[in-house]
Amino acid sequence: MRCLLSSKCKENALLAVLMYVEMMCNDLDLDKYTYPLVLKACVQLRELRYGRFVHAHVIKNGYALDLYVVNNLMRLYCVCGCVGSVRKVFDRTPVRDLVSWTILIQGYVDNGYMKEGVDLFFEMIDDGLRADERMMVVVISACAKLGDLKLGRELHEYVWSRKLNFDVFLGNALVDMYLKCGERDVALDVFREMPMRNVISWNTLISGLAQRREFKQALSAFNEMQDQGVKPDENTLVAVLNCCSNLGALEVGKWVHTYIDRNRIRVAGFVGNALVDMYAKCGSMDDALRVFRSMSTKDVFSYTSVIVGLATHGKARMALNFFYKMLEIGIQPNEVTFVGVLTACSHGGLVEEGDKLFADMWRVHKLKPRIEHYGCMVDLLGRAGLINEAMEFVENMPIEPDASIWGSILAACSIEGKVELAQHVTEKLVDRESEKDGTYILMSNTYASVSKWRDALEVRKVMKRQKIKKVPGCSSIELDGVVSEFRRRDKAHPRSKDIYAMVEQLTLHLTGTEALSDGSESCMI
DNA sequence: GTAGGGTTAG
Repeated sequence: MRCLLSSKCKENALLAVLMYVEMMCNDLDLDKYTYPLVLKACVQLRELRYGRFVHAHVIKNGYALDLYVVNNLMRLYCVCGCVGSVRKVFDRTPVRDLVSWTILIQGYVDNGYMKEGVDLFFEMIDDGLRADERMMVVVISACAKLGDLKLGRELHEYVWSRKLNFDVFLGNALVDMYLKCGERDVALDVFREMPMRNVISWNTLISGLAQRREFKQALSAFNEMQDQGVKPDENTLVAVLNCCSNLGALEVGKWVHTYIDRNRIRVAGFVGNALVDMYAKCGSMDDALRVFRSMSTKDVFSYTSVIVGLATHGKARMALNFFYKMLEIGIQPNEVTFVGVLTACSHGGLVEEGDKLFADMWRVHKLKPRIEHYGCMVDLLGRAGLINEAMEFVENMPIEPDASIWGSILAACSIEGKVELAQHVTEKLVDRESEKDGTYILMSNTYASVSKWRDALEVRKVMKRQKIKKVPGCSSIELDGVVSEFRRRDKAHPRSKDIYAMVEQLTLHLTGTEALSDGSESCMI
């Protein structure tokens, strides 16, 4: 049985469980060495039914006080999501060791009860027990999920004061914790000081940076990882592709694709979906479709990526065809799929079809429309010039319209030049969130669209008086795998002079009007 | 008994 379990493969674990059944049939009793093995097999299979049976057997045969047996029993309930049972077994055991506490706490943490897990940790410390490295890894990762920096520092301090061994697990947990608690620089310090790093350390760093939306930094971490000769795994590639999607870094994305092909990594699941999404977001819809078609298994994510991609590329009909195809082969759409579908209708001017699909969301697919979906509908009506219908829709919404809904209305007003309605909406918006710059910009643009320049200027003055600044938009381009970000009036790039000279030439070429020398276009505000 | 995953959103 021990040999079977050492392979960590499910088939062998199943064989181990069958051996147990065979022993039972032959009236062979298990001892304190065999029970833990059977329980470990159940853990590997997440087999709760047999596990409970073994549990009853353990009690009957008087092994309920054997620590090794009990800990494995707790572990089984832990992976099966039965926190209550973990606790019960723990409470019934008079003698507990550090392992029992660790399994108990992890049981809480893994099943989403982070706070309770941390509380138990302090209860244990109060009991006079000293935590070891493994225990600290569990608690620190719980703290990362909580995003509680104060607690994180306290735990790090504990690691210091007890002079615990700073191994790769502890290092990874700390890096993750600091990244999730908003302390990027501390995380980087810990990362640099780690005596040992593995692929998980790098993945923690890269995906942690990506989650902070620091995609450029994430890509440089990836470059550094390669310089140091660490081989990326599938998780690394998915995280890197995600960065590419957000940056529009097509060249890096293509490089990853080549790497995937060269290393014979299967283009399916997360990797395939991330590739499709990357190509779609980087503007290479043909490549996105090619990857999509090559995938052996497709799920709701694959279809959603393609639908959203086509919708944003203005291929409304094609996006909808993919949607209907998806239904045909029996893949259930989710909320995000509908964001894509409704966006397609909105961009394609398909009011009637959009209306019907919106109704189908709940009627057919039992998906409750969220604020995003209502936003899409307002956008759909607004873009089609049906402002009154859009207003009516907003007034009859079962949920409170948010700023983005009113933003859609304002955007429509600005296109159609509906000044009175825009004024009415702006007043509502200003009441709610006065610091938002977009409201004022749209109002000003509405005035400008009907040539009311003086009013437009007045809005701008109000902004100045209330010290509201327009948050500058940011664009980025990628050249030779290096991503450069640009803001308006930005002169940070080493070749900014050349860049602006080129912008001027291009503008002259395209429109016959001169670009302003500071690089901003001559726009309304 | 220990760490990271992670794709979809105008």
